[in-house]
Amino acid sequence: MPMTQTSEAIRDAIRDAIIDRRLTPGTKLSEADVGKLFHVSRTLARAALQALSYEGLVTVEKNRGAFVAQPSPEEARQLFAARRLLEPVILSEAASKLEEAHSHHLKALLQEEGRLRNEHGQIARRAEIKASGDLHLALAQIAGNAVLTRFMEELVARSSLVIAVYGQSAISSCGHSEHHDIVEALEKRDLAQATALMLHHIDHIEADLDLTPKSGSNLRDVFGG
Amino acid sequence: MPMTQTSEAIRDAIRDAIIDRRLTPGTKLSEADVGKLFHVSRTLARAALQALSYEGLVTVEKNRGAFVAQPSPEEARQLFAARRLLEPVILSEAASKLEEAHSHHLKALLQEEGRLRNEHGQIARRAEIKASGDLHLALAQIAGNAVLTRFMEELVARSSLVIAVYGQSAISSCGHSEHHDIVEALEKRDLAQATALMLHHIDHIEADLDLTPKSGSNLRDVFGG
DNA sequence: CCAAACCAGATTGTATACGATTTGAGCAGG
DNA sequence: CCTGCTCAAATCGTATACAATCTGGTTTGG
Repeated sequence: MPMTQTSEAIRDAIRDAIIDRRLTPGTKLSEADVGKLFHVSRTLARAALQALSYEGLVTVEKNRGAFVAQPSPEEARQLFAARRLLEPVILSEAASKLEEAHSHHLKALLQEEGRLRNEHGQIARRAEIKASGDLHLALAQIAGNAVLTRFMEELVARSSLVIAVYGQSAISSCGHSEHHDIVEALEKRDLAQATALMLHHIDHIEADLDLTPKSGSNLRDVFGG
Repeated sequence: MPMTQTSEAIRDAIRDAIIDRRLTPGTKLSEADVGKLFHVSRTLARAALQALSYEGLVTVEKNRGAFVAQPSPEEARQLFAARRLLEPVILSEAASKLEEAHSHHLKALLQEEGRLRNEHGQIARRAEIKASGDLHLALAQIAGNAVLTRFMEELVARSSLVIAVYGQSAISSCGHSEHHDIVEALEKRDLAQATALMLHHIDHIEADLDLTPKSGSNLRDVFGG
């Protein structure tokens, strides 16, 4: 299907597939297979996989190959801890720079998210997962710091992976209304309220996770052989 | 000189050289040259350069090659803005987790920094630059979040690049006493004071920068050709 | 029958080959 | 003398080749 050629395009395509869970954690990503799929040589496939490993979405084991990452419970905890620390900061920056155009954009994202929520089927579910992350990224963009935005992109992407591994409820994009309330508080310039709601929101997402080590997991993953 | 073989080792060696300014911004890093220098093929040299570009230390221009990054004034501003937002958070986390062993480590770093300050010669200056960054990194490690630590590593490394381009005073590792005071406040569990000192410290570093666009800059860099 | 060595297939690690693009020098025309 | 073209050297982009490593099944000795 893909007519892509550059390693960046391949990286983006695989990243999207990981984020909306068409590729599940632990899946082997052989260089030859990726190359064939995108009609390029192993060289470019390898470059794309290496890029994804820098983003923490893929783990490469020497002489064994690349796999969609399976974050450990500890990694998951640290990831959400980082989000709890970073997102309030981003919210604060975003609040101080919020303008009319930003509000429109946020409202449009919320509306799209709500629309997807009422649709059925896996395609809609995947789009909803992505839309949910996009709202957090939109806030980072409003904050207007390219460095922070990149950090949030990594956090959101890896969070999707964590939810794929440890999420319990079928769809844990969780409170759409929570997103709505956060944006509402932000527009009212009520930073304290927005921050409180954001932390609550992250708590909710993490509460849906079961971070007790899975019993049926791969022995190699357990012992890191 | 280097007997390294893996692309990771090459990446680390080049990163160190960039951070302590043996490699200055704008320097061309040709794949063939890097490969020859480390006795590997272009394949591994290229992988190392690509890794560094993900860290923001190297920019690769299509069909032209890799160069030590020259952050723009705007990038520099955003970088320090991000530090002003992140470091207080890290300080707060570090304060809540500070133990005896951590204090010893911090004191040792301060002492080493002071020792280097009293030495002369370029080698000592470079070591001092690195030591200065190491203190900020040590604080991140005490905070105990691997994600935040990685973010700080990137920020500190890129900051060194910014100082190399825009720093005015010969040696802008700046207040050694400032580092000392921050650690002191931290050990007294005076988070407010430690945070204030940290922000002050970052202000001082940034105050030493001249972020007005350089006149003699490369036309290609100006217009991004 | 079981355990350990072994071999074949598959996959990654690294180097090299070759085409494509850029760049700067030299030359021809104005 | 200046402008613009041509071309060769250098460098990057990508594919391919071959060596090293891992894996799983088979054989062999007990």
